[in-house]
Amino acid sequence: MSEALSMEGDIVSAMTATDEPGNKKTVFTIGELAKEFGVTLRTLRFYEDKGLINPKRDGQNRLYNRRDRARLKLVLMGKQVGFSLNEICDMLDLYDLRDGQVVQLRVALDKFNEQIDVLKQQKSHIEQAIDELSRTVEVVSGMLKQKESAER
Amino acid sequence: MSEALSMEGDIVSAMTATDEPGNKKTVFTIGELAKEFGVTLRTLRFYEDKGLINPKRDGQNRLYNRRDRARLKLVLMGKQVGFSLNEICDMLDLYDLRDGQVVQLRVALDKFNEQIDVLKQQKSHIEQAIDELSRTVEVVSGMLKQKESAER
DNA sequence: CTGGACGTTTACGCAAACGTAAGCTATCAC
DNA sequence: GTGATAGCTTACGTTTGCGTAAACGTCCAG
Repeated sequence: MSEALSMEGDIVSAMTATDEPGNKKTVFTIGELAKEFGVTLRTLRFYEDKGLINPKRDGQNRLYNRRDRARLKLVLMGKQVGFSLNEICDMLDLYDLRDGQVVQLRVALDKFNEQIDVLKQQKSHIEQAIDELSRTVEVVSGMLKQKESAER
Repeated sequence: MSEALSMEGDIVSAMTATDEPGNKKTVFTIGELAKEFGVTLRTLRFYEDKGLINPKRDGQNRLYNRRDRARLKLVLMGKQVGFSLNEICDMLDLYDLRDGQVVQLRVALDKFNEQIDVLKQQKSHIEQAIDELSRTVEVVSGMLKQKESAER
């Protein structure tokens, strides 16, 4: 459907990204961020309502810093691996008590492993469905051939 | 989540089931059907609203015959292989012009193949997610070990 | 001064598949 | 007669992740 244009990063690098104030841009408008990550403004505002991101304001206008941007990245990658926004929200909150503390890492690790299990179950379910449908296709194909040859 | 208790049949056998009036039961109440297939009464009424099943009435009470039962079976199996109720509805309608006609079989065949493609894409997406999460787990595990040994 | 570009808020809509009452009927057992 | 069991209809609620206006503010270019 919608191609994530600049999705070259993985979860870990997004988690461990430090705010080194190099020559990089440090502040973004909503439009810039939206374009960069291939989402709509509505989406970013929605994420804010849900407490996933908390940009500062320039008057009325939202201003996102690198930390907001990193969180957004995590949100989008969390979605990609099947987490709901609520789950992501919980994990981000945890992560926010981040001193790189052991406890949060452990919690995250558990969530990740749980999610892997969920995904594996889904995969297995899908494989069963594919098998069932494939069998059906074979049989129906056979029926069709029969009918066709009988009608001639 | 919910175990389908008597789901031993496949799609083809449900499609080709003939209404041989053997010694089998030919009429069912809503409660019987619900129990047999592990769904709620609400679900059966909902399917009726959506036009998936059309039981006759004994006064107010619904009476399902073997054909209704077969359709229900198809609905539930359609769900299992990932079709939406709307899609199932379309296919059932087609199937209702059933003289075992070639055209409907072909249409069904196409839908099945399309759905197989959809499922394969989903599967691939899930596999990617699993990979990404697995990589993440490995890295985070490593980080944890480091921290732990460092703290001691 | 007029039109874009970019931003804001509030708020209803949607799709899928039912859940969950609320309030009523009918039948059977005891 | 009283409760249990099984059924009925109507209709609002739930969840997720935004889409899609509506109606308005602001600032810059021409």
